[in-house]
Amino acid sequence: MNLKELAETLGLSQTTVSRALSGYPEVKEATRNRVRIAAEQSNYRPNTRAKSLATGRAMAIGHVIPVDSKNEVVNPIFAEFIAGASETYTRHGYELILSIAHDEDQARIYNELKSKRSVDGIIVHAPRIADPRIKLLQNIGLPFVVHGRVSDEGKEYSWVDVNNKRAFSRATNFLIDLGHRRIALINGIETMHFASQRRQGYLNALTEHNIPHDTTLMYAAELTEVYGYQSAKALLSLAEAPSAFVVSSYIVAIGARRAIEEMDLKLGRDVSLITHDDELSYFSSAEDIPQFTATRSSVRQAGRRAAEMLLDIIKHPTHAPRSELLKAELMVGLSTGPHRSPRLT
Amino acid sequence: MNLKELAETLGLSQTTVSRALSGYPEVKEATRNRVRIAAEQSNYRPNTRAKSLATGRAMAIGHVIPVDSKNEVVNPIFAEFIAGASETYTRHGYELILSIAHDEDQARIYNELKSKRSVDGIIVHAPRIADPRIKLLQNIGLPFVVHGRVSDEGKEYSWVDVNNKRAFSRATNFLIDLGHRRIALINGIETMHFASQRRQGYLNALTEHNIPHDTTLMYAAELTEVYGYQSAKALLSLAEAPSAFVVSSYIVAIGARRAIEEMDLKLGRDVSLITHDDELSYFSSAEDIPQFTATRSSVRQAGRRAAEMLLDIIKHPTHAPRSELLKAELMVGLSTGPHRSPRLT
DNA sequence: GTCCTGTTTCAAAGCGCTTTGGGTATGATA
DNA sequence: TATCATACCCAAAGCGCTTTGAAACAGGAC
Repeated sequence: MNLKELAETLGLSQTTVSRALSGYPEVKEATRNRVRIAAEQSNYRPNTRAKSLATGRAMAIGHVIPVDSKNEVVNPIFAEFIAGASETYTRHGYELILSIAHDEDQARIYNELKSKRSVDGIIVHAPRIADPRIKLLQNIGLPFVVHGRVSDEGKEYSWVDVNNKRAFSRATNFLIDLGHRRIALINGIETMHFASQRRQGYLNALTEHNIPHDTTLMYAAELTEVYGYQSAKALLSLAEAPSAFVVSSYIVAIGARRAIEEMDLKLGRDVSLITHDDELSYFSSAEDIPQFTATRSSVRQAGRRAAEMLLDIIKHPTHAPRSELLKAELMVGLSTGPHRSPRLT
Repeated sequence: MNLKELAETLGLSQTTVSRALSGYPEVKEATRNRVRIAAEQSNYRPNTRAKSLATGRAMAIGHVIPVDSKNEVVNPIFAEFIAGASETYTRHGYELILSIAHDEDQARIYNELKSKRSVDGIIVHAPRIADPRIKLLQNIGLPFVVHGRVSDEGKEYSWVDVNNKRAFSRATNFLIDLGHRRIALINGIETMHFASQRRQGYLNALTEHNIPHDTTLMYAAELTEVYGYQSAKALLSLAEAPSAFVVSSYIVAIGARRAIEEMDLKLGRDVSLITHDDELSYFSSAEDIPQFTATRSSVRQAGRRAAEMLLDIIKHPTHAPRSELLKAELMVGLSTGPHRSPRLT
């Protein structure tokens, strides 16, 4: 069933039917109802493609998910972020077009989405410290919101981010207050902006307390369980092993816990650990006391907010760039405790 | 830049330019090259919407991801499956349209995708035992491939699945061969087809060895870490605790491991565990010996195959339904060992 | 030179919608 | 009665592409 047919059965013109359904005022309420009912009955819905062509709006948002070229790892936070964004899109009648691409293909994909007119806007995932995608998108004139930030000053763009630096300095301070002095950092790849910020926060806290920076305690890599396991294991095997860890993802923390337990240490007693927790739903901390002390911030909420922001930008293209800083709470769980004198073996 | 402009700058008609770019034979090789180069230079790409409207093909596939209504849990295997499917789509010039919906909204969304002509086909995720979506899609005439199966006999449809029943009977048999007799099942929700099949496999193995079925050893719920933790803890606290577990997901297994270790038991020695492993990339078992003995099957590969199948169905609509059964290998890891006499406390 | 065949190109229709720029009642006003 | 808003509705253009049916041209056969 299409507009033409629907109009014919109603004995009205396409114009009137179209207007009736889109809520234009110049159509009698009685006719509008008649049209509405007929549309309902015949299960009519305007063809998206035709509508887009006529209006020039694609009514779709692009998400280009990066995949690590070496290990083909897809970071699970994207699924959760997108779950949040999707809610918003559905509510506003937008579609979500997803593609998954290696870093080196991202620019090409943006270009394509633009020149094929497939989308009205883009969410930029996983920004690097000085991410060329920002300038690219500004040049080709495609509205976008960054999930995270880049550190190029003077660039004006819209973003939604959590206060990573503050979260990690807070976490580190918390451990220092518990008496820990040798604190390890198990971080993401530090060309990623979020990871570099977290490192900053960690280092700042150490500096504040005159604790020297020890690069043997700092790891950075793709955030997998095995990475958490292996780095924690290596760290705990050091002659001067750390007594506490600050960790960049829940999954990495799980790997670290595995290493800790395998070495017959007890998390929260022999070793303390604070992780960042994106509140992935299947790790839902629906427990009285969470297993990990964590800096917690809902990535699904970030998805919702970023999507709303992008739709708003599309609606009001002339406005100045917007931004929103979500804060991460420090939630105390079972994985932290006071520093104890070196264990006797 | 659009077709008309490109044609004008070249001094050719739109017809010729369009044909040149789409590789039709009735255009001289010299002109084709001229067109190609000009298109390249001006970064021309056909407007997807206009193209779809003209051809009647949306060049897009819909994925409707279910989200658990109670806990809003998004199962992480979807991200991985979609990563696989996306590869295929990109290669064939298709887009992937994603929406996330509660179970009760799924039918409506399928209907909308169809009547709005947004997609040429659909991947059905997370089928239930007698899933009404199959008939719905057949009725409205939208090509689809199911990731998994439904148990309604006589329904002809296309699917990609793993041999869940066989995998779980194999796992259970393996534990029985190790001397275990009290074997617990920590399963997904058993109205889901995959979960009911796994239960079948588990029960079959017990029956074969004349081991009575004990429903106090069987759990079924949404596959989260906390669920794994709580159910394992409850099971191990039984007067007649199980000595082995068969578990439906890697994440649940991680929760179970947490419970096991918290009770000062050693996995692989005091307690054995076999999990299903969908090979989620961030849990990549890139270790010499995997931490868990597992029935392993790549869900990303399933995504690739399902996508290929769907595109093939769209291309050849008259063919009979296709199907593909992927097998899960049993990979022996560190989490299983021979049964020991009851621990002394 | 004419006719035919095959190659290369084109004009125009059509996909299903929105939207512009009228048209035609209807009723109030002078 | 003529005039003018006002309310309601319509025909047709246009969005950017594919595709049909036909035209123009070249080359070979006669």
